[in-house]
Amino acid sequence: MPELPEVEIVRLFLTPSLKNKTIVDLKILTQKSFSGQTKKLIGQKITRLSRHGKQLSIHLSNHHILLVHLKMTGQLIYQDRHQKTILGHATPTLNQKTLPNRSTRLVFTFSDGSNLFFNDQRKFGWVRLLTISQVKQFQSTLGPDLLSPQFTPTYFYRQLQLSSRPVKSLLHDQSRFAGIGNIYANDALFLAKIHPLTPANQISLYKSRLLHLHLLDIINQSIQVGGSTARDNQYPRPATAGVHPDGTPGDNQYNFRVYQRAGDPCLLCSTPITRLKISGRSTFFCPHCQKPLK
DNA sequence: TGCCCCCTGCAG
DNA sequence: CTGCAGGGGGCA
Repeated sequence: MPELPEVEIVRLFLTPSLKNKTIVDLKILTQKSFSGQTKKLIGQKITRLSRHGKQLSIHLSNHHILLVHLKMTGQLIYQDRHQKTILGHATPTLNQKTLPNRSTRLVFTFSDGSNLFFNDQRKFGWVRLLTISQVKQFQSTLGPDLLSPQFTPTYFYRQLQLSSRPVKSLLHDQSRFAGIGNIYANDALFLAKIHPLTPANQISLYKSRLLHLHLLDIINQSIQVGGSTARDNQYPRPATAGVHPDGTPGDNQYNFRVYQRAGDPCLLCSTPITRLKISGRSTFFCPHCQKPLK
């Protein structure tokens, strides 16, 4: 599900609840969702949460890390000891729902009786207990996080210069820049007025800077409004992913410029938004505003 | 560098 | 029923 802004929202929401909590139990309801030795988890205290791209690190006092990838439908939901789930205004029916439910894969219990649920309808996501060096090795294949100082306009342009692949598929490449997914790739290309099939190395320095600017802009803007909540997560359908740990949906979906708007009028020129597949993923763009290079 | 695949569930 | 969904690993 989540791209960088959604994972960042999870980190921001969970940090106050999880910090200094001591893990006393882990129940594994779906084996493939977890790897690592459970006994290295018990009795450990959570020190902090960090994020690289779409991966969330829950740091433990024994210098191990719970590395979390939510993939398409993963969710982390925190409940206090009274099992009171603090759910958002837009999802009133969820107040009646009890956890664990059919999508619950893991349940972490803390010494104060509170719980952290890892829900994941499609089972693509995972939680892995790793040492710090294992995490470093694992993340060595990731490019710089979009919100890190290393993600400079110069670095971005240099990466684009290195490939003749369609710029859209390059944006998805986590080994170059970590955090961009389908929503933000589509919308940033629209804002920069770049056709998604444009060979990356044919993009001018000017356009590259514009794209870099819009990427950072829409990501920061999305974080400001609580990230995107997918259509299939909105009330009254059951929540899966893209919902905050307290159940509140984000609001960025109301800002989608082209993503999931096939056939709808372009916000700038009213031309119907076109949809096509690029490396297996739905791609949305305005054929008038985003002309291919000649 | 594209494809198929991992899964579940919903819309058409 | 088919196609589609915020991801990405493995494989020619």
